[in-house]
Amino acid sequence: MNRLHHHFYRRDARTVARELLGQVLVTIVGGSRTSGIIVETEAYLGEGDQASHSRNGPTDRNRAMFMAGGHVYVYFIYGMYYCFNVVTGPEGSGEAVLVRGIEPLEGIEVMRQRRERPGNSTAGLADGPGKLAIALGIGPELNGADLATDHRISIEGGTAVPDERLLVTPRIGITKSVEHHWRWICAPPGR
DNA sequence: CCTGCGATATTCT
DNA sequence: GAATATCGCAGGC
Repeated sequence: MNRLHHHFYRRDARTVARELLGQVLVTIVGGSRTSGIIVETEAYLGEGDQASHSRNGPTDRNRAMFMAGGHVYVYFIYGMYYCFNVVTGPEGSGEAVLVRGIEPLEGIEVMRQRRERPGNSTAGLADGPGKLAIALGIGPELNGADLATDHRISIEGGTAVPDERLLVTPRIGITKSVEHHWRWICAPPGR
């Protein structure tokens, strides 16, 4: 498969969030390759988006969010979880896409072990931002990585998802700038 | 199916 | 002190 490159990421976060659905997020961590199809994303902009970590400019925590599109922004939340973001737009814009869900593809047994979720089903393995970070072995060491060149993480071109299979909703877990509907999710299978 | 709550650490006010 | 881009479990329907 073809790794996505800078021209894909250096656009508006809302465009990238929409087009990331159906692409394949791959990590090679601890000798294990794991991957999944991206099925849920949210866009966060820079100045003016009061729900965005970048709203007050660069800090030690959000520094990677101001890198050029195509880098990785990983943040720690609720004292327990890491969340994976794809930085978008030009350098300094402070935009990113939070990847909130994947459909497991490769390395499912490894994901199960990392998640401490025995069983045969992939249901619930990586259907949330904290869950997919654990399942894919994503931690703070990947903050600032370049998705175009890093050997540990990449996004590969998958199958585009047509508009009729998408839902667009408000973003989850925020209390500010709730009027923006910047969450994209693949509709449940069937029907 | 749904709702509520505790865990736990960093950042913000 | 309060809030936070979350999750898993308990309990009620």
